[in-house]
Formats: sequence, structure tokens, C-alpha cells
Amino acid sequence: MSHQREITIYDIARELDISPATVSRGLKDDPAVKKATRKKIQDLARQLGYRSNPFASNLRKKHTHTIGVIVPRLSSYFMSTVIAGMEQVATAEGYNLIISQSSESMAKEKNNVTTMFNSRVDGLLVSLTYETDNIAHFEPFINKGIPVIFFDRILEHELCMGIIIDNFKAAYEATKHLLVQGCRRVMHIGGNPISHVYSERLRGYKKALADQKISVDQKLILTRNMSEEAGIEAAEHILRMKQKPDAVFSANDTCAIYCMLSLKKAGLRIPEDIAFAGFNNDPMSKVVEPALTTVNYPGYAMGESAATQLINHLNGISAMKATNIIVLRSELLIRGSSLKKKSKS
Amino acid sequence: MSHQREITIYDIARELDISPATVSRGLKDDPAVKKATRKKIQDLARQLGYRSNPFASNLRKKHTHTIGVIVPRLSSYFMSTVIAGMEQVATAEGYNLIISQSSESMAKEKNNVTTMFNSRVDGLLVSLTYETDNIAHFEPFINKGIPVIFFDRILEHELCMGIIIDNFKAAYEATKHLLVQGCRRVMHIGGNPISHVYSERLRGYKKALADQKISVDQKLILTRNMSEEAGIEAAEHILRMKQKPDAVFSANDTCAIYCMLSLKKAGLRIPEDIAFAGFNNDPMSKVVEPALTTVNYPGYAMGESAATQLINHLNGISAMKATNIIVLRSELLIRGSSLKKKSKS
DNA sequence: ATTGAAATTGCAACCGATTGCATTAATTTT
DNA sequence: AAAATTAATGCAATCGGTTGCAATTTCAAT
Repeated sequence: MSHQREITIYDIARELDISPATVSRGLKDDPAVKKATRKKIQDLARQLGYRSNPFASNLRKKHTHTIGVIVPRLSSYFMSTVIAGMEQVATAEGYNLIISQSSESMAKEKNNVTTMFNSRVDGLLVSLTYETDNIAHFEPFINKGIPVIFFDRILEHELCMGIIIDNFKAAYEATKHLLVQGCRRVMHIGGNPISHVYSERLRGYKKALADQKISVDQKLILTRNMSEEAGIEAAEHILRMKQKPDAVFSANDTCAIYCMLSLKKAGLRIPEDIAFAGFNNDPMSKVVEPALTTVNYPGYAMGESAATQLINHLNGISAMKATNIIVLRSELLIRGSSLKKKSKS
Repeated sequence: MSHQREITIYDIARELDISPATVSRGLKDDPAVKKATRKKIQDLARQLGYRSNPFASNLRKKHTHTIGVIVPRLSSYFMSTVIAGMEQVATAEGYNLIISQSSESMAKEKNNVTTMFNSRVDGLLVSLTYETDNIAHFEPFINKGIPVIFFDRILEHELCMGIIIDNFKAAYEATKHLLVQGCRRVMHIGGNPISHVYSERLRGYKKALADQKISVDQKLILTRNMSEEAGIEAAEHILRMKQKPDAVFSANDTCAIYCMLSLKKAGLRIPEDIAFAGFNNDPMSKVVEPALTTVNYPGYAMGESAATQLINHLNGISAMKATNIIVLRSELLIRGSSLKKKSKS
């Protein structure tokens, strides 16, 4: 009933009185094997409950059909959506995903990279921590020519592909939208600009102001860790300001929402007194009141795209140097938190 | 620069003029090897950048240090939290997680099980789809004595452990809370009772009514798929009722929230006209207004617990039959959506 | 110096599939 | 019917660690 021996190609070979080599070929439908023989092999394999031993096979073939994924944190709506997309593609292509989280610690990220290296993944899909300021720890992969693709939080490298959205453009549009609504003192709550993601959003914000001939006021730029608490704290900060902003563009939804709710509780009206725009299109953004204007971040598509690129590369379909950065389309979702006037058009 | 040959124990053996067997032992600090020799081996290994080939090793040792995870859907707050907990434990214990989603389809679930079986995972952590009404497809695992642990959405089996919260008790308490607030016509929106999760919640709801000598009114029990749309639809249903409920206990937060917002938009006051309670403690529940009373579902703890149990079992520390069902503590979080009167105490 | 036990190390057979090359069987061609 | 092709199959080495058992060393005890 339990722990019966595994069936191997040798068992099949013996039973059919042919060689293991033929069984091996027959199992994968090699046309060098006579059709009738192939059928006999496959039928018997099925009947015996044969399953190929991936270790034996990988040992010989030297690849694992496994993709490593390293992310700062698994438990966010965005990240779980990305991984859902990756899983979808990987499974369809016969790859397994092994997943680990760096918990926003570069030290842990290094560890994870080592583990992945030792598990001999065929390729790596990585979103970096905020601490990560260089990618020397990926060199074992790069030196061996094992493909590494960064997504969302990337650092540029000539030999690694990156998949991002155009954070600059998205932030530009969100900010511009607030300005078009008539706001003149738009505050930006952003993350640590060491991260490409946040520096680009900040840049987009500034450019939008510049294009409207509004000068950047450093007092209107807050750098926070983008958590719930940061949002509440930002609200307190705003309440203490003598000259308050008339809009807030936050680099994520969580921070925007908690800030907005705090201000609302303090008696400010949204969007009349302060308009809000966030970033990510988290499910929360649809249920706060007023619903939060935000940038739709295509997590699922990003996951699909990253996995597809990697697998194509592994199959030799595309070279890594050719396409270095892929930019996914994102869109501004305009909702109640920023609608001061009737939308034009 | 790229694709240099891998270092093997044979290289180390040759260099040190000892046998590969000794190298193999020395690398894992086998005390049968002289201390000095061990040191020489390990030093050279490090220097040469040796990494063990898991395929060769697994081929011999017949286990993979890999745990398979099958979930209906990756991209929910609850599930990503569970997986974060599992990853945490697994990594610490030197196990890899390979993850796949069944997309709520039993057919896909069967496929995933087969894939996992062929990848020879050492154990399986599974949350079943709503469609799954039997677990015959896990028999390959059970027959071979490979441990399978179900969590959250389980089906009982004498040889498989299950990890759940006490859905009955949690639902009982949520319902009772609504009754204590003075509600007399409490509606329940639940999922397909084929699922243990939902049937238990329904049972808890009914028991709470019974204990307060309130008879169950079938017109107050809705069975839906618990999506956003289901919530909106439930609201429309309520609005059409001549005799409306004065409270809603929904089996998840998403459905509760969309229902609540729809009713609010229609002019009903929450909680005065209708009180609400949900289930899951999704981040959304904290940001809707009024904040939603809900049952805190300990996802991270559930993930940790499931992974720990599995690994303990793999290490022979605990037997599977001994502890068959583990029940995790959950708690009712009382928030504005249900507070009709000042809380007593 | 011998002996015997304990400490080290090596031999060699696995684990199961893959694959280049050689061999044999089946077909065609002449 | 013999020769030349072509189709099928088998041989045997290989991938890199692991491990039971035998062989050798080391070292204290006599």
C-alpha cells in the first residue's frame, strides 16, 4: 500500500525485452523509434504508473526547468498579482517557480540569491529591495550567463533585462490631472529616491509642475516609507502647515488612503479642500470614500511579461541584450478623490 | 567569463589527492573524516567556488527538499499572507516552495497535483477549490506516504492533517455580536455550502440565532459567490425586500463591503438601518466607512503553522495521524459598521 | 616491538535518464 | 538474389554525489 518502489525505464525495458535507451526515446516520442514500439512503451508506462525522475534527467541535461523568484514582500496585492501572472505562464510552459522574499533587507536578498544559485534555477526574476544600491551579488548568475530579469524595482545592467512601467509618465499624468482640476499647491508624498521607482515618480511630479510653470516647493515634498503610519503622519504634518496643499499625489495608495482618511476625520473635505491621487490601484482604492484616483499598475501583465521574456530567452528565442528594458502601459484611473470639476470631454 | 565548467567533488579530490568519498563526507562535516582533512576540503571548496549538485544528491537520496503548494488563487490578501508565512518557515528550514494555483477549477487542481507528484515534492500544502468535493486525486501522494496538509479549505481525511480556524465559532460570535447590538433580522450572505468553510459559517450563524430564540428565516440566507458583484447584487436584493434585514453577516469582507457601499449609496445608514459584519480582516475592511466589523483571519500564522507541521513530519518529529486537525485562534474585530450602541465593558 | 581497538580513508556499486556511435533489421534498388 | 540504403535498436559512457563495507593508518596498551 505504501512506499512501493518507483518504476524506472529499466523496468519497462525488461518487461518489453528492449533496451532502456529505446524506452527513453520512446517515452519522448522520438521518431527514431518505430511507431508500434513507441506505443507499446507509452502504454506500459502508463499502465505501470511510470513517472520520469527529474533528477536523473536534470543531472544529465543540466537544466532544471525551475525559475527563481525573489521579491521584497509577498503579501501585497500588487506582488501577489505579479506572481499569479508568472505562475500562469510558467506552468503553461512546464516550468516551476520557486519563490522567496527578501523582506526589504539587502542581506537577506543576498542570501536568497545564493540559495537560488545553489538550487541551480534556470533563470531569475527579481524585484529589488529598497536598500539594494548595487547588484554585485547577482554576478554569479551573470558570469555564468544565467539570465536575470528585474521587474518593478530595477537597477539597470547591460546584461539584465528590466520590466517596468513608465513611472515618470504615470506620475506626470497624475500630477497634471490634479493641476488641470485647478489645484496649485500639489504635495507629493514619495518613497526613498534611492529607488528608481520613487525617483522617477518624483521626477514626473516635478516635470508636470514645471510644464504648468509652477515652481517646486520643497516644503511640499515629503519622503516617507509609504506605510499606513506614514500616511497618518503626513496628515498630521499637513494639519500643522499654515499654508496647506490643495492636493496630494502619493506614490502609493496605502499612504494616500490613510492620509486622506485622517484629514477627512479632521474635517477637511475631499476633494474640495484637498484632492488626492495615489498609485497602484490597490483594491482599497475603490472602496474608500471618495474613491481614490490612482494609477493602474498592471501587476498580472508584468508577471506574465517577465516570465515570458525569461522563458523565451531560455528557449533561445530572444537575446537579452537586444531588448533591455520593457515598459508596460499603465493608466490613470480618475475617481472621486480628485474630481473637483466636471470632467471635460 | 561565462559558462565555465562546474567544480565537482572529483576536482577537489584530485587536487587534494584524496578520494571523492572523503570529499563528500568532509563537505558535510562528517566526524568520520579527520578534522584537518575536513578543513582542507572545505577551504578548497570555498576557494574553488564549489556548489553541490542537488540533482546528483537527490537522485541518490530520493528526496527533494521541496514543498509543493497548491492554492485556488494567489492574488488575494489572505492567500499572499499565508504564503509569506510558509516561505518564512520553509526558507529557515532549508526547503524550497514551489507554488501553483488551481484557479478554483478542480480539473486544474488535478493537473497541479500531478505536476507536483512528478516533480517529487517531499510534501504538499493545499487549499482546495470550491468545486473540489473529493480528494481522490491526492491518492498518489497518500499511497506513497507523502504527507499532504490541507489548510483553510479542507476536506477531512484520516491520513491528512488539516489546519483551519474555527469557522463555526467565529461565525457564531459575529452573529451573536450583531444580535447583542439589538439586531433581530440578521441576513447571512454565504458561499457554496459544499465548502466546509461556508457550511461551518452558516452553522455558526444559525446556532447564534437559535441560542437567542430567533428562528431561521430562509429568506434571510443568500448563497452567492462572494465577489464584488455578488455584494452589489445582494444589495439590490435587499432593496427590493419589503421587510428588510437590520443586519448583514457576510462570509467575506469583499462581499460585505460592496453590499454595504451600495446600500449606503441608496440612502440607508450603516449601522443604524443595517449593521454589517464581514470575515477575513482584509485591508479594505479598515478603510471603508464605517470601518467593517470582521473576523481576523490569521493568514501568516496559518502559513507558518502548515509549513512547520509538514517539515516536522518530514523530519519524523511528529506523526500525521496523531494530530489530525489544528484549529487556529481567530478573533472578532468590532468596528463601526456594527456598533449601534456603546460597547458594554 | 606487538597487538588490538579506534580512527581514517578508499573502493565500487549505486541512483535513473540521456545520447553519440555502432550494430542489426527491414526495405529498396539494381 | 546481392548490394545499397534506410530504419530501428542497443551499447556503454556519462552526469555528480552517496554510502556500506573493506582496507589502511594511527595510536595507545601490553
